Amino acid sequence: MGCCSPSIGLASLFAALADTTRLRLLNLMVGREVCVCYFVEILDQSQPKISRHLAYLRNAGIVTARREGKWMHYSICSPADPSAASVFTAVLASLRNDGQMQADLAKLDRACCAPQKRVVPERAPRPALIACLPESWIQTSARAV
Amino acid sequence: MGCCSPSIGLASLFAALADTTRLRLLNLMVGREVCVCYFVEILDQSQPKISRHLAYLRNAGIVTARREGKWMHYSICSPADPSAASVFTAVLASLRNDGQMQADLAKLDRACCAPQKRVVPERAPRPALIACLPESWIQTSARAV
DNA sequence: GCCTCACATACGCTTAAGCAAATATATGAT
DNA sequence: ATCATATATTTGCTTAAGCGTATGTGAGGC
Repeated sequence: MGCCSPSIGLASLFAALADTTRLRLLNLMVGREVCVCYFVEILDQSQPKISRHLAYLRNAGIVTARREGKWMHYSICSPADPSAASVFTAVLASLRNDGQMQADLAKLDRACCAPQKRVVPERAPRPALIACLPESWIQTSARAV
Repeated sequence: MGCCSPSIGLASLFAALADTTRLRLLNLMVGREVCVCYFVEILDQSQPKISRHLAYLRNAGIVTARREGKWMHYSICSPADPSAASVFTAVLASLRNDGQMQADLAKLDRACCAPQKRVVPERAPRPALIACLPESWIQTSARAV
């Protein structure tokens, strides 16, 4: 451990978590990669607002972004600080206790797992699970709608 | 107030935790009640600053204060929201991983557990261990007593 | 090339946090 | 009542967060 004490890592982690919008975004990303357009639809908030909060999370080092054509996919990455990482895991697990969070997840499943709509608007590939599989998600997410 | 969703409870908990000074205060209170004068001495920061941060923690509902004569003793009380409470417990446990936090605890033990000083300046009673918290905390923090 | 879609960032604003310094309050002693 | 101690709060300031609106950027289609 070098320059920064873990307490600083923890404090800045908590700053990143101290916002309901960001908690909802994180909750949606638990175990999978999610495209920005789904965040906007599910949280029903302006795209710049969603984007700003995602940027905050990215700067805090707890999410990463991956570009795929026009779309950006966000996913969770644990913070570098091990103390922060363990707390972070506990937080993500406890988010599910909230009704709002459960509703958001249900909406996401409906949006991305519903039987294919007949009129297919151009839409980002469905969120891919990122459980333990190495890179099978590339195939899943590369399948256009 | 109406029943707030746990996500709100969590977000405001994290706001309360998003400051290194407050984390240090909480760390010192794990398993025991601590007088303000010890906080000022150990953190070596101004009394108004300490007092303001304690007020913040009190308003956030994670510490309580007890008056004893001229002195005020602060101690941890878990937040009402059960999700917040479980996360809070995890946070308090992980604080000990930090060297600064360990040093603070060592200072507190030295300040309040040292053999009585010959000249006894008027000083608040020594921090008392608290029984209403999970025993694991008390055991770990009380070992040096 | 131009145009559109998906997303990011800049601007202007309001609100709140954090600090130091000064002042107020409460208790106990004389 | 006066004073000293211990703690809390106010004041004035600086900085940063969060929002909506507007604009910039990167990728794909024509």
